[in-house]
Amino acid sequence: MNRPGMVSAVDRLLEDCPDCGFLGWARHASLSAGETMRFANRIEHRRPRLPREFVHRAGTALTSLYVIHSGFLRTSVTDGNGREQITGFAMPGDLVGMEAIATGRHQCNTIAIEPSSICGMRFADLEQLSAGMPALQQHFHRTMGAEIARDHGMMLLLGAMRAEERVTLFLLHLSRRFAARGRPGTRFHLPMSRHEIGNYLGLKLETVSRVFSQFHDSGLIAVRSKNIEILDMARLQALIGKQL
Amino acid sequence: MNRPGMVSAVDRLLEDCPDCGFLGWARHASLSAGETMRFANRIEHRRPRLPREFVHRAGTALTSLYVIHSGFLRTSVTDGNGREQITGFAMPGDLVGMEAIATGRHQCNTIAIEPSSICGMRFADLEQLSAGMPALQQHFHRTMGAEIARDHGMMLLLGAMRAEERVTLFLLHLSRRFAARGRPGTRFHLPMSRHEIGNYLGLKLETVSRVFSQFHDSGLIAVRSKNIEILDMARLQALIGKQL
DNA sequence: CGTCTATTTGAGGTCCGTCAATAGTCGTGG
DNA sequence: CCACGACTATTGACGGACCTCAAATAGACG
Repeated sequence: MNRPGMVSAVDRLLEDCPDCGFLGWARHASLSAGETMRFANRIEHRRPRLPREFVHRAGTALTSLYVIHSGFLRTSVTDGNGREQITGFAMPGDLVGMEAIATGRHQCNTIAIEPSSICGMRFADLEQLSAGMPALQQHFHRTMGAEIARDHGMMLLLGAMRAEERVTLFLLHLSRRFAARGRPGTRFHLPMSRHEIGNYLGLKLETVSRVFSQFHDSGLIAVRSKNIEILDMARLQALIGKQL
Repeated sequence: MNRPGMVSAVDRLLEDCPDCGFLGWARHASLSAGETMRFANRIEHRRPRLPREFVHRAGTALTSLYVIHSGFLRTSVTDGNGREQITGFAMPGDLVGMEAIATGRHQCNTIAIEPSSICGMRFADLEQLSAGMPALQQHFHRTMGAEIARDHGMMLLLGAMRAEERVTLFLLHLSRRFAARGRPGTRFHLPMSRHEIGNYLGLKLETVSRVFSQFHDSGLIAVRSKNIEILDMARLQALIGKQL
């Protein structure tokens, strides 16, 4: 299981794309070296995407799921009248494309909002491999389950919270996600516009801007355009009461 | 594959619980008779639930996923302040419990709102079986994918639509789901209260009631308490423009 | 440095929420 | 069968949170 030849092959994979999200799956699922090799052979590493470039479009056939390697994406659904709702922002390590599994066609548009790179795997390959590797299957199921749980949290936010709380949760979630990736959680750059934040939160951009200004004036955060610093985490958390 | 003994065993299963959602999966996934038997042996059929009785509670460990056999359930998430958001209403054939897969603990409360019966399968069994039956695995993935796609549609509804449109979509979706189950799609009974509808749609019960009355007065629907009849499907659909 | 877009800020309007009273529904028991 | 109480739904008047419209300012980019 740890033959020298195999280990160096895995090492070579990691050199090829360090921090690759799919290889992170292999580690999390504790795949053996042989399993890791079989899995890793199916990864298409680091396809670049420029800002405003699509990862996939609504209506197109599902081929691959993608893990963000670097950068930032946004995913949105539209109704027939051109109205749009951003359903999520994906950052390194996040998986996108799962909404297409039910029908085989994408329901969402996913677009880069920063220069990004993504690693893909054909969904057919992922299903086939996971059938033979229980730990991988489990990890994939957990990833889908996490998306469902996250979506339910967004329904709570959109259906029951006031603007101030929505913005607070947005900042706290972003902070936590940056911190989980080893970046500072109290000082970060917002890759998305006020319009995109508002759309995501079910608010208008002016409302987002007003809440930011209000938080700025009361010393909770420092906002300078897209740069955010959280100055009083405790008071910010208190705004939403006991966390979910 | 079609030995007489096996077929009658499958038939006996169907007698035991005709229209069982899990057995519907077996049919949809085109499982062989042998696979169907192995799968069906793990089903816990028709556990009854009275109104207000729990199927699972937030915080408890995930053991089984459940398919509704008869009746109606509602699923909701709460934040730390007692605020609640209904995330869905489950009717016969629907699967509940998937939000717990990520953490192994339920994030939601699921409660019967009508006398109901549900068929369960241990999640560990489902994962194990689906690893050995590609068609079953695929069907399970599609079911999870469908939940994700549905959730994104709800985000669009909650984040971008006006009260009138939300109620319209609620009625049309319900109508479609009843029709898909062989019940009349233009004349049905609402098993949930105005309060529950409002909570689900991010509105207050008074607003739901007002929209119902408005639709009633303009001849779109007939409302008598919890009995709904859709009188002008075309005009109702026009209210939301081109469908998603 | 100029153009363009994004953001901030203000004033006023609207949709929906809040509060409150009325009416309907359902189950229970006299 | 009707009376009663508890609950649910309807309807109205009013208020507030957020949206709309508009102008000013700041930033981004060639």
